[in-house]
Amino acid sequence: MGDMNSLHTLEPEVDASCCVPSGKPALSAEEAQQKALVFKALADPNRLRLLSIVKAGESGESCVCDLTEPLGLGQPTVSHHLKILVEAGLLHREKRGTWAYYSLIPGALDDVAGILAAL
Amino acid sequence: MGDMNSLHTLEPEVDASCCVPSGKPALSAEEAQQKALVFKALADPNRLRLLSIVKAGESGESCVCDLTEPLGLGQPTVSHHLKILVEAGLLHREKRGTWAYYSLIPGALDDVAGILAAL
DNA sequence: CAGCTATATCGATGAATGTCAATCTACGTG
DNA sequence: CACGTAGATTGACATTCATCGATATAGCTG
Repeated sequence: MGDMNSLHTLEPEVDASCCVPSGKPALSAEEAQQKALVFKALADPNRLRLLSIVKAGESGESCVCDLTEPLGLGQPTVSHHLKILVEAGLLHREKRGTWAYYSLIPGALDDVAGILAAL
Repeated sequence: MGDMNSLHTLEPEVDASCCVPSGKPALSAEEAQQKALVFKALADPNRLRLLSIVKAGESGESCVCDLTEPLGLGQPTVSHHLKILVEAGLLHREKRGTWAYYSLIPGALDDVAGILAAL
């Protein structure tokens, strides 16, 4: 699979536009695209429910078989959503035997909150 | 305009599934759909930049004419994005004369962070 | 009132996305 | 090794979405 977490460090691109008295350079196009990835992952009701179920589980992890039923979705669809959440850096995947266990990456949701605060 | 913020209070729908030891009922389908709306609004790079620019402005507000140029988008597209942000409860729109001024709704981004913490 | 300007809305179009059925891979078990 | 099962991948399809050009609305100005 392609890598998703390439962090572009770039200059904030000064703009001398007409009348905005901007004290800060705001987000560049690349920064914005990077940060939008996490919100794209969160922008689906079923993915929010997946995160919620995984988080609510006492063991902190859930296998796919436990996630298809409460969502009312097919297994391939759930696998697809889980993959998106993993690629967004929100979930961790661990294969043990035949089963795949998904767990919340500690601090990941806090990091998203940090993005919002730093907008 | 239609109202967007109808808060559905509903029972969490008990599920006696196989093996998930869930201590909490997690998100219902309706709750998830409701909360996904805000993240949908945030799931676009140009909308993130709009929020960033509006927030960075010293006056706390920006008119559309100031927003089209730094984004490199057409005026109808920017108006469309702004409408989505307003409907998501993130931006406030005030028409003064010919111009429309958009400003961040205080605490709106904190509320989104709260949604994440309460997942 | 006629014209100009800022913004919103409409219609169309191409791209991205969510979902499913079918298939493939990998692991465990008889 | 053959079979069954958990999960991932593929391909297809329908829906949603971002964008633009054209047009409409509203306010200012001569």
